[in-house]
Amino acid sequence: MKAPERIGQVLAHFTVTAPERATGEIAALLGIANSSAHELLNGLAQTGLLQKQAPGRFRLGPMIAALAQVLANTDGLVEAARPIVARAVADHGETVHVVKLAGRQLATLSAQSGNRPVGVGRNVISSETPLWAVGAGKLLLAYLPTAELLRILETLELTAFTDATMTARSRLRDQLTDIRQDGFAEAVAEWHPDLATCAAPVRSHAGVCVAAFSLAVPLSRYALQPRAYRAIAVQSADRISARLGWQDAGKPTGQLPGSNKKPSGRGQ
Amino acid sequence: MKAPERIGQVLAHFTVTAPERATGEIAALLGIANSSAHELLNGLAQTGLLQKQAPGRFRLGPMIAALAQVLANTDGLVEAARPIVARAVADHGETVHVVKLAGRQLATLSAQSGNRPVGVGRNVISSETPLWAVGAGKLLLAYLPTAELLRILETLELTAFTDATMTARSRLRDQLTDIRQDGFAEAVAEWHPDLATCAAPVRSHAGVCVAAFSLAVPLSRYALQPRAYRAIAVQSADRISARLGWQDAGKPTGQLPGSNKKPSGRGQ
DNA sequence: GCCATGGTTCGGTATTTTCGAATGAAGGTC
DNA sequence: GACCTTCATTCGAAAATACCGAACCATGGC
Repeated sequence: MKAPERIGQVLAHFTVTAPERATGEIAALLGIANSSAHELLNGLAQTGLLQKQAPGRFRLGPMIAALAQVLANTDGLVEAARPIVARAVADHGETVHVVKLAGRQLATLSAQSGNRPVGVGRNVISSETPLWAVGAGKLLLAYLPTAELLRILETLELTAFTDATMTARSRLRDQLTDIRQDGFAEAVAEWHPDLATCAAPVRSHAGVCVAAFSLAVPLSRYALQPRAYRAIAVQSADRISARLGWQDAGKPTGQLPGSNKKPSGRGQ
Repeated sequence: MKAPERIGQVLAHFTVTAPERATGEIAALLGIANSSAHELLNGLAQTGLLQKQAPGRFRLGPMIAALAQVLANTDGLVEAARPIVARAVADHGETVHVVKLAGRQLATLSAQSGNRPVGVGRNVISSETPLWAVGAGKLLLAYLPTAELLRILETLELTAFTDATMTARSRLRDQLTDIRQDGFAEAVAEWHPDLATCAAPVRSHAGVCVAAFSLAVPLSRYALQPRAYRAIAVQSADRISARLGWQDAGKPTGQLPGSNKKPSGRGQ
């Protein structure tokens, strides 16, 4: 296996639920020898990508934070998303994420918890989140190039988490097609029974989907007005897209007088 | 050269001033063949540590952001620093950083620009900042284990940036000793002629210095009341240390009645 | 239409990684 | 307090890889 891929695998195993890992643990997770893991981890600790807490115990290191600062200051998407995310949380109080796809995992670019007493934690959407069980995951899959989508779809083990979880590969494919046409995805109680998530595509200046704007809402509130949350997601995503230089071909934001075209012009 | 080190080198070359790099550029910077750089960069892009903008053009990738989220949620230091940084900026309006040492470079864990019309940009302190020319760098060096400090000192090329820059190795060593005893470092016009920086140590529950709290102030303001800025830095750093569980041996925060010990108990 | 620049591909060589076993340290149990 | 277990670390041989240079190809400029 190639070095960058191996290192990516190692880093990906440091998560919110398991922020500290031991040498043997990583060795077992990657299926390599203890001694190999030892060399890898200590090497990464020396560069600062990890830091050694104690002999054999590692956490993500300071270089991650430093690189993230660079990314936040230079990535147009992160920069464009920040104020829109803040505004959405302020206006509606629900938990908001802007996520991309990194390989076959979700990667959070920006996240903010809602301010309601009962709300969704910021960590529901993370690299451990199953793609097929949340709106953002399905949306990002839907906008993938077909060849890549098929490759990923084949390798996903469609585990069920609730009764509503999508486990049939063919049905999921059909749903992804719809999602791409609608420019909107939702997952109601497909991961956790009391959680609803929905997402809309963020588009670059060239019109390709580069990220998803995601809303995570307790089912009790989502069920009351699903259309409203849909509107919020689509509108916020569009606002970020606009900041990236995207010009909607169909209908910019509000209802254009005289334009009675259906909003189908959203697809790429 | 070992793989993690090589990858660290590659990532370190993505900075705020050069966020996008080309294959040949990286090859030249690392002194390796174009084809080697090609394989490295594309490998990193596949894992998500980098992303490919166009053939041969790379930027930091979504996985960096995802890992940073994990770090922010799980690293006690980052979490403890956040509110103190925000408070310091709100109270005094100057630019604040919390930084660590990653190898021989500074790594920003948390940063916030001041809100004054004339102030210091957030990017003065970055991985490109020379350690010996800013307070935070000198402070972190001062608290290093002696053996490691000597190794690093030897390899630093003490370039001069202003008249005040410390270029004599022996004088720098002496100053580092003082810094460690004082628990405070400053660098006045040693990096940029109109910039003053100062820093104080953040200590873990075990009392070891794990980061620096840094203030970056325009020289015009710093010169008016250097003692005040020193107090702010030390106090803020101590507040973060307290949140990490550190108990000051000497005098906790204010003046303890009956305790007329000099505050020399601050050292490790 | 030609040329130049720079990314990408490809095979041979050498360095690195990798593994298993042995060593050493730390923590728990009796 | 001594034993045992667990797990990181060290070490040397086998295998896999990163690395290089040369050829190829796409792009943009002249």
